Amino acid sequence: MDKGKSNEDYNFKAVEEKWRKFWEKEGIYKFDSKSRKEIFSIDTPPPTVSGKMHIGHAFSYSQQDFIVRFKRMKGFNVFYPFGTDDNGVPTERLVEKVKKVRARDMTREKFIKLCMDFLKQELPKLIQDWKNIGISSDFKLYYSTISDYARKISQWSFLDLYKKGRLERRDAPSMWCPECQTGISQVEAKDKEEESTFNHIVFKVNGKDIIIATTRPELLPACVAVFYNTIDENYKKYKGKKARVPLFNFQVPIMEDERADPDKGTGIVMCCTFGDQTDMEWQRAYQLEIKEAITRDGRMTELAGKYKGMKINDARKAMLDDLKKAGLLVKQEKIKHFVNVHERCGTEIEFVKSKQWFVRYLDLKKEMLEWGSKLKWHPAYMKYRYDNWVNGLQWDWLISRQRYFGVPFPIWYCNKCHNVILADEKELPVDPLKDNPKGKCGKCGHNWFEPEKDVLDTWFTSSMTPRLAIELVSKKLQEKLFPMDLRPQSHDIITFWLFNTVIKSQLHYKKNPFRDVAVSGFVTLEGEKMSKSKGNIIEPQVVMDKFGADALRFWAAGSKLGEDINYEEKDVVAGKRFVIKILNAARFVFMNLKGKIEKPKKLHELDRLLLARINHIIKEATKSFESYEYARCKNDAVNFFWSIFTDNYLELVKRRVYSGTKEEKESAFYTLYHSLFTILKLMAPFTPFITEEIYHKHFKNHEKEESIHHCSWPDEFKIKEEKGDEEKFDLLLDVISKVRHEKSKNKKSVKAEIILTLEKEKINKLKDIIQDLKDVVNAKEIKEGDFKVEFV
RNA sequence: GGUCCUGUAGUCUAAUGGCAGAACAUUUCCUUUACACGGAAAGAGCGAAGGUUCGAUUCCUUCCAGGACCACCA
Repeated sequence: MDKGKSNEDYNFKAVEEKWRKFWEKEGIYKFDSKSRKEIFSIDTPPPTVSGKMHIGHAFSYSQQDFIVRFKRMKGFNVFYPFGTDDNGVPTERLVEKVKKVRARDMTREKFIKLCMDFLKQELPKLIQDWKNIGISSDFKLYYSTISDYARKISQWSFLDLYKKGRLERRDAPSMWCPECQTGISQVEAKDKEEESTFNHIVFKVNGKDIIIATTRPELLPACVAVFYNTIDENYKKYKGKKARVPLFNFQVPIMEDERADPDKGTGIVMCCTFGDQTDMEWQRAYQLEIKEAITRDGRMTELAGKYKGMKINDARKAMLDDLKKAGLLVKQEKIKHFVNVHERCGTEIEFVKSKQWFVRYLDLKKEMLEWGSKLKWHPAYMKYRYDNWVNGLQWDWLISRQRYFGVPFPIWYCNKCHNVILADEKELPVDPLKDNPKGKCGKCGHNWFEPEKDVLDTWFTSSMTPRLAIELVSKKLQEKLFPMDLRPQSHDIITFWLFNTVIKSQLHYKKNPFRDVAVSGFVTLEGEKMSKSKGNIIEPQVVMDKFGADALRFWAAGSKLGEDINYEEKDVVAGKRFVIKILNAARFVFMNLKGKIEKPKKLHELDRLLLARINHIIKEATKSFESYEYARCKNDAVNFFWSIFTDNYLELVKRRVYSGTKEEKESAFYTLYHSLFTILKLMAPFTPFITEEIYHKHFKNHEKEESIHHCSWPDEFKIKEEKGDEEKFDLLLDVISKVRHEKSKNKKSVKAEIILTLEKEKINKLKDIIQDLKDVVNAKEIKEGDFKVEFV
């Protein structure tokens, strides 16, 4: 074979494309519903349709795919479906951005159609990204969370929870995003540090001034009381008196409460309806008046008088101006503080009174903790995130969204008695805006209904993924698939997806939805989390284009489960180097290896030592993989391949391969074939393309499986192992290394012929492989004595 | 403020109660019949202080530095 030809030899794009097509056409990853093999089921995360696949996806999906491929080779009938989470606010926002429209400016129907058309066009492209990185899902087991199929299951979930008494419609203040114009749940609220101003404003008490500091002067018209801390002596004298609110000239009571912080601002605080959570607590505790100053689209109400209709920020400015003019603004401090924003759009959250549906679950905290502790967490400490979240829960789950593109509520309200009319389970899915309930109101007999216009929170549907997945197969099989074996996901959505899925499953079925949880980390760049706003994004498509999917996956296997990884191109380059190296190693092996491979009557000692070493690797790698520590398996396999198999064994075996006796060759061929095959199998979960390529090129003639990915995970070789094997092999490698060192020091080629002097004891130990040593270091002879290398 | 994770060569990582192993970068060498997108070799490292121990990078405590999640946010 020509030298240096490898450059052009491996066209990874063509090769990867070829095997992708082959896998799809032959259904290599098809779930076999008739198989008797034990099932291993995965609750695959359905990617949110909010753009293209990003590097974090490539990272975490690769990691779950390693596990899946391992299990498949271990003989499990793998159930690995694929879904897309394509309803709700994320998709709406994407469509709004791409199509440059706003949902509220068009009819509901038109917007929904726009979303649907968009998905039809974009989804195949999106899913292709997952196929491109070699995800071994059965893509025929597919669900979309906006499909009728998913609507049906999601609506069923609603009905079931309703019947179980877990659903409530409340007319109460709740978190509201003025930008998206919808209620949101606690989990969607995020911190954001913003610059603001602490404004010291004068309130009058019987003509005297008291100064109140606030960041939100625009809420003055909604002021309902003023509080100071119970222990604060400075303000005690005002107890029971009334304070006059500036600009608006009405009076509010002055009260004491321990929730007021004497060290903050001036130690006295105004309480406005729905300014923040404490305000709401005070409202409830003291039955304060409710004054709504802000509308649902973030403007001032008529309460604000001349400021009515202004946007929050404009009203703030205008009122501060007026206060200043009136001499009622005595001080302004610039501060940085954290505000709650909507995680999808970054807009500051308001509290707005509105009718919303809730899943009532705050009473179940104890049970939630118990459910969480019954899961097997990998790594174990990820459970703390779940516990921490449960302990901090303060709101029931707000599930109604005043949006369009989602699963509709399967309910109507009686126009006369306001009774809730549930859809018939058999009729699901329903769209109450188009469909009518069967029959009359069960309570008053009226037959005039008002549909619920809201849609369900997207997590309400995605928390049903185990159901969405298993209902794709026959009823009979479903029992075997639930609870599922594994939930793989990244740690940032433990509080979203994982938590909600557990809750739903427990409420519906009184069972955890899965047994194991494998949590992956995320990708950083120069130590920082990647994000579009920071602009430090690496696109996996670009990386794959440059280095191939195998290389990208190789990189993804470099971090242990749960650990974040810093993206560095050199690690992907290492992956590509591995691909080329193993391709060349295979070429060497099969260049010489002809005819049938048979087990030799007697295994050459060196070969036996190599296989013993492989046995060790197999044992360790399997153990690692069983506990989802794929990174260890990959490390062990690669290290063995590179530093033992190619750097040493291939060199050691050359003489026998080129010019050995029949027996010597027989043993060498057998060992070469099977050790390479083992490496191939160990690496197949990580680099599925190149291993498939080599399998088909060289092994397929000898083996019966149609794909490397159907081959069984390697078992240890049945050879006689002895106690000193490891030590003996290491000694051999050590001597070789020492000789190479001498050659390098003397600026000689590794092939330079030498006379080697070696301690008697070592020569004795290496007795039966001394010829191999002689061959590999090109020693004319080996003498007894202190270690020495002489050049001839 | 609460909870958790992480500090290992210039960079990025791995393992481990007793020689800390790779990769990239640096330097030197080798045109060798699988591979120059290669091979051989060199230098270089356990955040700080205590404690447990015959022995600590590893276990414990404190501190320092990063990061994440949660809460607060007048």
